[in-house]
Amino acid sequence: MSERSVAQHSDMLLFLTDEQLRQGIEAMFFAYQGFTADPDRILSEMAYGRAHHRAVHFINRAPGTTVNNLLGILGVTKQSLNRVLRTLIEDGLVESKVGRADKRERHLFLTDAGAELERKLSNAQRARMRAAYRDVGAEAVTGFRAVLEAMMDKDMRRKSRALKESCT
Amino acid sequence: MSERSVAQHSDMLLFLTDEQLRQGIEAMFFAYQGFTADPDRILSEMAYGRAHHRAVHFINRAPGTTVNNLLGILGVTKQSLNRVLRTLIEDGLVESKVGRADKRERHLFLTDAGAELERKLSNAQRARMRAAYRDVGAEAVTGFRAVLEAMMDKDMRRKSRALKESCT
DNA sequence: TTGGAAAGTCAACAAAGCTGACATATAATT
DNA sequence: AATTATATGTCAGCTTTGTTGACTTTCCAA
Repeated sequence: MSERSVAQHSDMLLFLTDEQLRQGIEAMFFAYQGFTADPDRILSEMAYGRAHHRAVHFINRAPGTTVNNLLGILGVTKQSLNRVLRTLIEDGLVESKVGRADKRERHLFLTDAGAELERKLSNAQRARMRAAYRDVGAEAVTGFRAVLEAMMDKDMRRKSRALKESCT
Repeated sequence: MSERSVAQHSDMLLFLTDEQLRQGIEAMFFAYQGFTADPDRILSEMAYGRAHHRAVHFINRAPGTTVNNLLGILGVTKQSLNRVLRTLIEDGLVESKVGRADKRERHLFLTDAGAELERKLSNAQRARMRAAYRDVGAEAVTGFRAVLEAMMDKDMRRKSRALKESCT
């Protein structure tokens, strides 16, 4: 087999018609609906939405993070985040502490009530994830994670990794 | 090895800490940002949003679909879909034809201009998907698809499969 | 010490979801 | 034939969550 045909062959393993790619795109769409369905149900019973979930999730993940840092992770404008944060602070789920070194910064923490909501939401979401993982087996999970990683924008991949490393 | 410990062992292959599940959840979040980033850029140059993209995508995928059917696939209210559909029809991207068998139904089709937009959007999205797939290899892709499928709600899985079969 | 940059807040607007009520045309049932 | 059910569209009004612009406070560097 010539080098050229070897290359062709390894390409062929990954030969994907537009139709197959389309199916992947649709699967991503439908799966994301499932991914958010359980937390959404819980949130709608309170006066909260998905944006609150995301804020609570990442504050839990990186306690003491600044507003600016959170902005980078979430990829929204500071005004949009601020609105969500304000209601969370008013409702006593999040605490905002003025920075010691730099008084312009606000460091964010979950209160006990905030941590409880976080637990409730992430328990629901993890349950679905765990069930899916169990259905497909360990190998598939590895592949899943690899594709997700490859689909991210470069700076998001960086942020995702930074979060992972901060929790070891 | 007792039966019990065998069961335990096969569980262990999939033993996942909450931390690992959390990472999966975050990966899903970041990846979805990437997944929608390219079409979003294109859409924002026109007066359209993600909702228009979804409508155009599924009308292309199932030409002649009825409004009601599309509602089921997208999982939104008819008022919400109608707003999007109205602008697409006004702008000459979508055509709505009264049903032959049942004149209450409207069958939806992309016009040439609509098909062109669809192509533009899905080319961008497929390019990212293809690149990700190429980076990780065929096995990972299989795993990816399996996990997505397992994460869907049951009725979404049904809809997803119906679409796949209609395009063979 | 002063002028610019950075962090955060307030106000106003837009996209896209939702509910509820209602109109119209058609189909199905009684 | 009359009634009921279904498919679609529309109006009004609300919510969530994104946007931009203007502003304050704080920090830092020229």
